[in-house]
Amino acid sequence: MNRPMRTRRQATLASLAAELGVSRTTVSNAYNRPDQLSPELRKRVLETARRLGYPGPDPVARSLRTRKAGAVGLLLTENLSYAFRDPAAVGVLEGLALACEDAGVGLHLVPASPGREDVAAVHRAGVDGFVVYSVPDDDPHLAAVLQRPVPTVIVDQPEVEGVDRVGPDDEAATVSLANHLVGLGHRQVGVLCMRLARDRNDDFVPMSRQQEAHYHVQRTRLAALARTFEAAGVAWESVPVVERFEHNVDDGASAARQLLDAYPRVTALICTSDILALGALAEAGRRGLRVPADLTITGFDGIAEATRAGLTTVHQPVLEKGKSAGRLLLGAADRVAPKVITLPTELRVGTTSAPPRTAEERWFGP
Amino acid sequence: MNRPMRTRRQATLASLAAELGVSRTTVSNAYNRPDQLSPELRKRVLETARRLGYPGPDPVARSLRTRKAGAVGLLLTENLSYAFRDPAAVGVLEGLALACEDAGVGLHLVPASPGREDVAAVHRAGVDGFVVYSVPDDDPHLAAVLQRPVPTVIVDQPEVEGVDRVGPDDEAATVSLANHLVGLGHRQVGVLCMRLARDRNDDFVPMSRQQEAHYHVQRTRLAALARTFEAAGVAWESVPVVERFEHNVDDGASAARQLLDAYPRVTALICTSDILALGALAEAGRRGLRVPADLTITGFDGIAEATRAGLTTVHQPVLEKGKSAGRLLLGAADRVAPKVITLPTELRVGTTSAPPRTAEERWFGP
DNA sequence: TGAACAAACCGTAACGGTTCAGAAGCCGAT
DNA sequence: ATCGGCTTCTGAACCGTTACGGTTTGTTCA
Repeated sequence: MNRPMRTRRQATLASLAAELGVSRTTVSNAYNRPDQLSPELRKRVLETARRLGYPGPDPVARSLRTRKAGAVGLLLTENLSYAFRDPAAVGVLEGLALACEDAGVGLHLVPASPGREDVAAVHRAGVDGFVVYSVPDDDPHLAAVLQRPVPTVIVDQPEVEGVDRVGPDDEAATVSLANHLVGLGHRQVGVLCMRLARDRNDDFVPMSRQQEAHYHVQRTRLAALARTFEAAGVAWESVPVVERFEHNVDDGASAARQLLDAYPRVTALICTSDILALGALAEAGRRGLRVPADLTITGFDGIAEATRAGLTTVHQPVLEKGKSAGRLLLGAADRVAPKVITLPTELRVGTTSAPPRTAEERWFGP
Repeated sequence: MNRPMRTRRQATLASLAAELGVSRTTVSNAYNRPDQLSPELRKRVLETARRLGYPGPDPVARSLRTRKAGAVGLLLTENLSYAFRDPAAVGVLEGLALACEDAGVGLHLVPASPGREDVAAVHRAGVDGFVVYSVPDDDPHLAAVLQRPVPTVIVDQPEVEGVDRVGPDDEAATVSLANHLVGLGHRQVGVLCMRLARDRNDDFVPMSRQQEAHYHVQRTRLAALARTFEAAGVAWESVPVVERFEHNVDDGASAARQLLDAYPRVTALICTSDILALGALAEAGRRGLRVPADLTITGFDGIAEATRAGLTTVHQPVLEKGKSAGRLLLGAADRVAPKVITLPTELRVGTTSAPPRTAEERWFGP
């Protein structure tokens, strides 16, 4: 838009004061401390402001003086389509936005430019604090945030010395899911997971890459699965794990296809997110595999669509996750010890998990 | 989080300069114009900065001086759950975020505090421009935004004198949808719509409220429907319109229930959004009504779930809508004439619309 | 030898506010 | 008459930076 500029130079508090023949202090008070001047004068100030097209005190100048920006920054992964297309991520965003709204502060989405390591946006953001969500632990943007002298809360990330943290107990949640499968009798399983590092690898994942994964959540879930299945006598090196860089239903389906093509005998597909699981479900249907009779499929997150699909999954309160992060950050004023909030999770057994068919059933039907 | 503050008083550019025995300009240049000083000195500056814990130039002070905030504001409806739960709205958000990322500027979500008319957040936002999306045309926050001397783009809103605008041609799109229904032979129709004003009304909508609706999109769609059906000989006052304040599938279902209970003879349910239509679809199923044999249902927006459900709807490019708004805003520098971008829409006939059954069929079966 | 010019660095003046310690004026109480 | 206490308004300092137009220093070349 381009409404006409009233004057060559925008009116300022000083010019208003001059016009009125009062001090700048008084004009400032007219806006910020109505009790500090007579009602008549205040009215006169506001009227003159309107006449001169003065839009009120400049927010940036005010921020500089008061040392408050009235906004919190959110550092999101460079992968915006993930952040906006995954209901779990959107839930976190919504929760955070709600917390901010409650506190009357803005939410400043910081662009994490993909590819080029341009961290300037982090430095340029005028915010009172940061929330960091779902970025790899070696992301330079994260480092830049930690550099800034403002409070920070990290969500779904590994602990950083002295920094507040919010997240579910991925470890325990994954173990309970794995135990559910072990209890059902599954020993030949396959895993579909999200991106593990900043470089793309739409393929099977060797052990080394699993262990060195830079996305904390994925690494934790894989490790917990490995530990639990090892304890049940399954050699984890022999378990196929397929990774996908993009996070959507179609990629979930293609990952399932890739895995099932190579390992047709797996009895369960463990997916590290519901979105991937929904894709796997679609692929199973395409292959004529009945779920859960022929194939067990599990997800992670507990999004609404998964519930509708009856997916066995681990539910985590995503909205609450965002809210907690926001409240933690906004209440961080002069707290001393860093705080960690662990969110409850819940194993939700749906209609997509069941005991594996025996070998005989496989060949001769139930 | 609360990392230890290195010094009582944070280091500034000035203190750094003093420590180094150079001018502030030089330190500033070390960060902003490396070519303006010798590499050795620059290295020394940066090293000393690290040693003193100087985090680089303060973003707010810089913004004040350069008159650039490096962020655009987004004024969203107070109804955050709408903004984050409706895929169409999330699509706009994503598109806008993408445009911002391309330009390397942040996206500042401005809280539009519900209820209390606290417009302060708009004044407090340090941004270079605003995008306004899906707020009622009498919202005080919108007025506050227009007050601010920065470029503004409004999305899905009525035109405002001299302000850039992005939106689909709701009028034409709705007419094409209505003509589709008229062509099929529907004359007894009902309408489900989203909130029409800031006050809550989960009920039938009298003509006056339809015409005075403060949500531009809803008003336009209703008006276009009215005009088209009137032209086909349908008296619009006799057409039941049910409004819902909240926007989700369940409310869509309850609205359908309310309407069908009162007007069991309608042959088509026209919904002003896909979300409502999905709810109507669910309610139809619950009643044992076959769609489209017994009841035609149409949506609006063309979200993915609607496509999957085979819904007859009008598709609009939501991602593009957000992107366009962003690009328009970011390219608004010294443009003179305000610009209006009208996005293409497309009637997508799915499997939820068909000719109405005749009266006989109604009573005696097909 | 000195004029011309580039590179490196600097001083000052904003940028547009808020804040705090008073000053001025007025009033009623002592 | 003095004093204290209120209300109302002011002056000056400060927030941390960058823009602008210099000055200084060193090199090159006629």
